[in-house]
Amino acid sequence: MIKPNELEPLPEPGQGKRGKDGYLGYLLRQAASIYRNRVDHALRDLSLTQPQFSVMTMLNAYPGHSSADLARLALLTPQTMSVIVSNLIKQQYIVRHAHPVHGRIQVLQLTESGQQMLSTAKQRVYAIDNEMTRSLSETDEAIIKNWLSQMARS
Amino acid sequence: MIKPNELEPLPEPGQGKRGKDGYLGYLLRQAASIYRNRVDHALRDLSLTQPQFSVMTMLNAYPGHSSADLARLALLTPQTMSVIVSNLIKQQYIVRHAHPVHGRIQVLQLTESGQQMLSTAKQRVYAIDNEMTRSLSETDEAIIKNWLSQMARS
DNA sequence: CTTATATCAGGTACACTGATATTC
DNA sequence: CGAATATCAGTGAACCTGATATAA
Repeated sequence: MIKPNELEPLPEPGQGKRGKDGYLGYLLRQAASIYRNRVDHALRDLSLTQPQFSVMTMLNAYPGHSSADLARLALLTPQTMSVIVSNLIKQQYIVRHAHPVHGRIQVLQLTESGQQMLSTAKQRVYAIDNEMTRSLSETDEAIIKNWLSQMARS
Repeated sequence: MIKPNELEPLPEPGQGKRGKDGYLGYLLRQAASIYRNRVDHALRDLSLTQPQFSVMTMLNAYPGHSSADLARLALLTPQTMSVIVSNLIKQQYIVRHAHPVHGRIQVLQLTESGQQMLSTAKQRVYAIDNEMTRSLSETDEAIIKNWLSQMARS
């Protein structure tokens, strides 16, 4: 029986030290997975998943965009985004409207209850975020943010 | 129609500046999602998923452990890990053996072809990792690694 | 005709809960 | 008995590919 702490950061014992490469991706995956676990857990009783929260956040920041727009933003296929959007519509957190000019595009918007839900969810998620940065100095945080957003842009 | 670069890091325009909190988690999610996308794409023609790769990596570093052990390590339920393990057994990348002492535990091990597959997959994943760190100085990389592993430990 | 949007159909891996049998 | 392991069953969100209809 293994307790998690017994073998954490997984330095790959039998393979010789690998100082730089490979290691950072593993850590990123691990950290993101733990972050995701916490977010999922914090949103569970709201019946909100992390991708749903993410879509609502995007829609709040950039209202009036379509499912295809969101798919591009999140680097997902239109079909996948369509499922997430459908689930949000089912929960009545967002609504579809016909595009004023373009006859085919369905423009999305947060509903009243969607905004309330997002606000509640944000409080919990931001609490987790704050916990994450608590031990960081200003400069270190800037370095990390810089690196992460550089990755996100590429 | 939106091109991704038009509205990237998502500074949440209508809400006032939020300098520290909330932002880092969003970036972490975004970066991890992009990293995951790349890894998935790199492994797709190997018919290997990222969780499967992760489990094989764990098993390679710490051979002879059980599905329950891996579940604890990856912070997943035993049932979830059981599914991932089953899929790997179906592909004949790992095998089950009875525990020498404990009659109930099924000890897991990479097969020959599992090791070959892992080796191939690692090359691709590590190439992505190297790409990620290319722009970083030694000290910045250390800061980031430090932060990530601190998160993974907590 | 080509491109973009939306959506239907089908499939799979992954994640959960709940229940059960077995073993220590 | 309780605790840990494994596994059955069912559910659901999320991802994919492929095909189709419609609008610019």
